[in-house]
Amino acid sequence: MDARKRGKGATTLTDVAELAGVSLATASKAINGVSQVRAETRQKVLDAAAALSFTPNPFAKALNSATTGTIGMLTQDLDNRFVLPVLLGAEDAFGAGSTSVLLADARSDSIRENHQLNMLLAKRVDGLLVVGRTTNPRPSITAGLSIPVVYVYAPSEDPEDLSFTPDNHDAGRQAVEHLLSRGRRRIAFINGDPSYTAARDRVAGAAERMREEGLSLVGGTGLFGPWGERWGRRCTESLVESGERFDALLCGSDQLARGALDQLRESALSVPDDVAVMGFDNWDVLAEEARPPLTSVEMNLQQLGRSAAQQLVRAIGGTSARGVRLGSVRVVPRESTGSWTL
Amino acid sequence: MDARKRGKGATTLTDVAELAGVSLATASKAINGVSQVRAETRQKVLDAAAALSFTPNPFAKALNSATTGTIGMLTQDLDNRFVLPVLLGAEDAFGAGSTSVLLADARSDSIRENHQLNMLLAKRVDGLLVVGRTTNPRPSITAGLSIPVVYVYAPSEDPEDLSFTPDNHDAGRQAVEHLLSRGRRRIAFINGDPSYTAARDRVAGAAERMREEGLSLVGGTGLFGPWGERWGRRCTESLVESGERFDALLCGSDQLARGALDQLRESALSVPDDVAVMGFDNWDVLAEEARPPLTSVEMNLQQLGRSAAQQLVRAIGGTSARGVRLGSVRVVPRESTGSWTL
DNA sequence: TTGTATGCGTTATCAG
DNA sequence: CTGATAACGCATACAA
Repeated sequence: MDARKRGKGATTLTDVAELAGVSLATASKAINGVSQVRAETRQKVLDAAAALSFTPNPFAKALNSATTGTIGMLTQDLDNRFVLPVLLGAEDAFGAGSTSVLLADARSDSIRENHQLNMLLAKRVDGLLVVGRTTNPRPSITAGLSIPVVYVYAPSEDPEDLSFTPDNHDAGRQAVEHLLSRGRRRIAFINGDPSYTAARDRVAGAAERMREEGLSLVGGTGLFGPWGERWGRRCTESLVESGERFDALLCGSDQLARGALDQLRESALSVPDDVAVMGFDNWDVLAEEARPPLTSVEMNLQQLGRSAAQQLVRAIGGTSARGVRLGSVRVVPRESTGSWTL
Repeated sequence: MDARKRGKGATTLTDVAELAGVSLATASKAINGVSQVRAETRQKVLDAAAALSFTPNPFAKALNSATTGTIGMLTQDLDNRFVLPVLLGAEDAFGAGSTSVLLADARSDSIRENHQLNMLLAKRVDGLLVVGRTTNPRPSITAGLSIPVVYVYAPSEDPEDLSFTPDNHDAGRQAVEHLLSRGRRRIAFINGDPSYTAARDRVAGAAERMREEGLSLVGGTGLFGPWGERWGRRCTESLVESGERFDALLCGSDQLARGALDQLRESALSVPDDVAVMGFDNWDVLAEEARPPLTSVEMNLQQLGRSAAQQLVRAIGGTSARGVRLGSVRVVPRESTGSWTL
């Protein structure tokens, strides 16, 4: 690849035109495929461009084209395992086209977020992808901006904005559906921090599905606690000691589920024979190495990021949209909910 | 923030000059603090700029300044928990200045990497940060490039390049040092995949430190296996069954350590009373929720990313450097290696 | 100290 | 179909 050598004198369109023996204007048209150019001359230009490994200067281009071929990704907290897949999906979607991604992280600081926003704006990005840290709705930044903004993971509080967030409610429903299909009917829901909408939505969906079967969650819908294995263990222990019968533990996250699995083993309860266990997020490192491997709900965050990015591209193109789009999710069955087909 | 409104007619330097009642050139000089401008007029210009919330168009600027204020971050595999902290540190270092980060991911595909590289080059980035997926040396891409390149995490194979990678050898040494300080002398090293230099370096450092005390690793230096809890359990089980005495298990990763902890509990061995356990990477989610909380070696990846970014900025400024810089690491003590001060 | 004029690399608008 | 030429927004030698 000689194209790499762009030292002092990067080859310009003028060079190409000269080598091709045409005018600058013609060279431009030939390369951009716009306007009518004789096939023969176009080929001459293209050959010359290839020979010189010409790459158009994006700055010169951006100077009078209103669009810059760059979008900004404003993350609230990069140090978060949920934003990574989103980022990946977005990068993927953009990478396919010609737009590239300018990254800026706010470190969970709203002052800093504003700073980063202004920097992105100063760089003249064509659009903005705002990636939240949780699925809790977040303040809109769209007001006064002249470029399109799409919110991912954390939806905007303003319904006029366009947001993409995973369907936690349906995740709860599907999880219960899965457990029911395995013949479980006495299901408890060990949940995380109730200040997270994800926690509330998941249990709401689960409870709804149970109700449709004339059932209700063992222990109720209020088993909230800190996300993390510790609470998974403690809560499981309480359930066992309470003497209440249950044949499945649905846990608000894979971490909680790992704690539950641990505690069940200590209580000499067999998984999945005595109790089925499942989690949410399908965090491979935890789920696949669990004993037994853990059934979990895949939130499809990468797909979410990709969709958001594609929609942003469309919005930049002029097709705007609004509202909250719910990303689909699916159960990934593993051994922890095996057997018992009823 | 009115600065956000850059619609069709973003305010230009000409507007500022006009409002300030000076010429375009003077306005430029006043704002860039270059050349001699009367303090009074400068203030007039600055005021005008503020009033119009003027933001210089980076494209116009880049057109004739040889530098673009943008660096490219080329990651081999974004979907990797080790690159995230590196990315964070780099973003941090750049965010402090005025340069911003263009992200491109290669999806572990060398063809795609080349593609992304060319895209970054086409965008005229001032420098390149190449972030690897492992600490294994990787092919250099510096040849023929006219911009500085810094390698992070995975060092370049070419010693003429500048690379930043964590000091895994010292990590091994420090781990043993820590265990020795807790009075342990019969230490086994359960390791990960030997195709990773990280695995080999860590055990080499550990063995070296043991040798200095006239000791050697229980079970030798060859207890390699797949990274992951499963191997941690299996290997621990073998060690227990072998009847060999040991009072500490040093594990090549936190995942391995988690497996070891699990297995020890099943074998009715107490941690840390009977056996101390520690890991590497200090992955909070695993280490803090372990039973008991796991001592681990923090690899300081964020700092590594920050250093690399700073060095890249310097290189862009003209101060080049070469060689492999080893990032410092440190032990984070938790309960799993408590008590036993000897 | 300030202003004028020119160039950076492209695209777009006209004439030829 | 092709070629001058004027923008785009800013920096900068050079002139005043």
